[in-house]
Amino acid sequence: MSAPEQPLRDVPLKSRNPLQVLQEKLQQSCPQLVRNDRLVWNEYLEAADIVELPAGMLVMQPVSPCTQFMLILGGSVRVYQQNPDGREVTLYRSHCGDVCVLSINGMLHKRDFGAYAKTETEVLALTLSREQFMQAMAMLPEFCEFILTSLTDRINDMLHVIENTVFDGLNTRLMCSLSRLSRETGSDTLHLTHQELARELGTSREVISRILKVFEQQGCITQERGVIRITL
Amino acid sequence: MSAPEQPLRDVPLKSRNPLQVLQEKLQQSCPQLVRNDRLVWNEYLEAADIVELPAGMLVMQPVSPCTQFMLILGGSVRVYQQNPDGREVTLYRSHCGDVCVLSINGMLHKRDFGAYAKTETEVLALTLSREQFMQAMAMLPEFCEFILTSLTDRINDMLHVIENTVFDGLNTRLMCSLSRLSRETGSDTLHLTHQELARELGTSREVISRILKVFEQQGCITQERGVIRITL
DNA sequence: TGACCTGCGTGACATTTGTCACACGTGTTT
DNA sequence: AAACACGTGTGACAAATGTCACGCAGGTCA
Repeated sequence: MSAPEQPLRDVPLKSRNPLQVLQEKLQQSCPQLVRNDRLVWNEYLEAADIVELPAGMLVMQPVSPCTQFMLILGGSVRVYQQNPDGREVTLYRSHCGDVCVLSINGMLHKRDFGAYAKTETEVLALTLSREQFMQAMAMLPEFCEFILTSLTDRINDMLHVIENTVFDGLNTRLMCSLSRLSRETGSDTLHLTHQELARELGTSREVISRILKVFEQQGCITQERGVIRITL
Repeated sequence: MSAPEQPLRDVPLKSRNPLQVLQEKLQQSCPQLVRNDRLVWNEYLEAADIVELPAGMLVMQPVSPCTQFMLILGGSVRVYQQNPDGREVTLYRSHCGDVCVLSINGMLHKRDFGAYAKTETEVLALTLSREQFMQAMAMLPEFCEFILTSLTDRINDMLHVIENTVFDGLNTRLMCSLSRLSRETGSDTLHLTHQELARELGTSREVISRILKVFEQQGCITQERGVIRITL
């Protein structure tokens, strides 16, 4: 779309340059990526495309042939699974600075990945062709390390999802989800329906309603139609 | 220990050269790694150490500082989680040709990984220092691709573990475990106690006994003390 | 032989979770 | 106003699971 340095005026996602936002984000999580106040890969990645995806778009399906590497610059993507009955579980979310694991999988080999990915908001992403990506891996140890770190971190995340689903009851899992979502959005007021929370955890709406009622009686939350406020 | 070409006579793990076994294994899963009937990285990895670990050794803990890359040549490692009550779930197993994800995590940064790893048999593994590893990543696109593929495959595996624990009941999960273990060992006779299966799935021994009894009545399996034979 | 450990069987029970059926209010559309 | 979609509340019920308290059999060791 445009070279990384340009302000991307026509993008309504953020008021600031999304690459600037990315850089600040990565400076915290991967400080070695920034040198002389610039991302070390800038020189290599000037050819990168930036794409904008609308909200609610199904980005990946188990069979989708994705041939490009993607790095999220802004917005959020929900990665989830579906069983034949149509029930869903959220596996994780990708935000600014996150690598799209499914895109790496698709880029490497056309093996199916047992998950779906859907944009929850408008999403801005940087894309690289397979060749660009492999070149960056070879030429930039920092980039290589960043990718490997992203992947192992993701595995670590999924470990904890498994830990949660195996060892904890639904009330604990729900409370964890609420506080995680609150952290991710930076707000203690969540605009979510019970149905959406059910999809988050892979259970049914009634069960969520039941548990949230208990939380409300315990004073942990307050509820309105479509809104949950964490008060604890 | 020795250069890759040598026969490693003193290793009782396999009668054949473990690197030869590795090569055959990888030729199937990653054919691009083999060129002129040799692993393309041989020339780079001649300096690699080969270590032998005894059975039942706790290789990784959440806090263990691992600074080397490890690739399993033979034997099996079980990666699992533990909750405060001492209950366990198996996350996955690593066999010949598998990369140790925990070692990559440890090599990159000293972030804790929420899992344990224990050798189930004697294990033979190839190790690389961080520098050797990063150099191989930069110089050998095939190696780089192999590592990335290993990581995304592992993520894919864990997806299915989550799918299983969230959507399926214990009887289904148990049956899946039995058939997977049977596949991994290449035998329909499993030398396992009910307690071990309980650790596999993160539940209790009584529950496993109950379900196995049903399987037996249905004619799917037969049981003896410490042995389960799959007859279906 | 007796003590002991390990692996397994089993029944009773509480708890958790999923499911069904239905009711109610709010807001929008026709 | 009537119809409708949506989000939620609720009660009853079945099924799945975890837990406790045993007893039993086989093998080992002193």
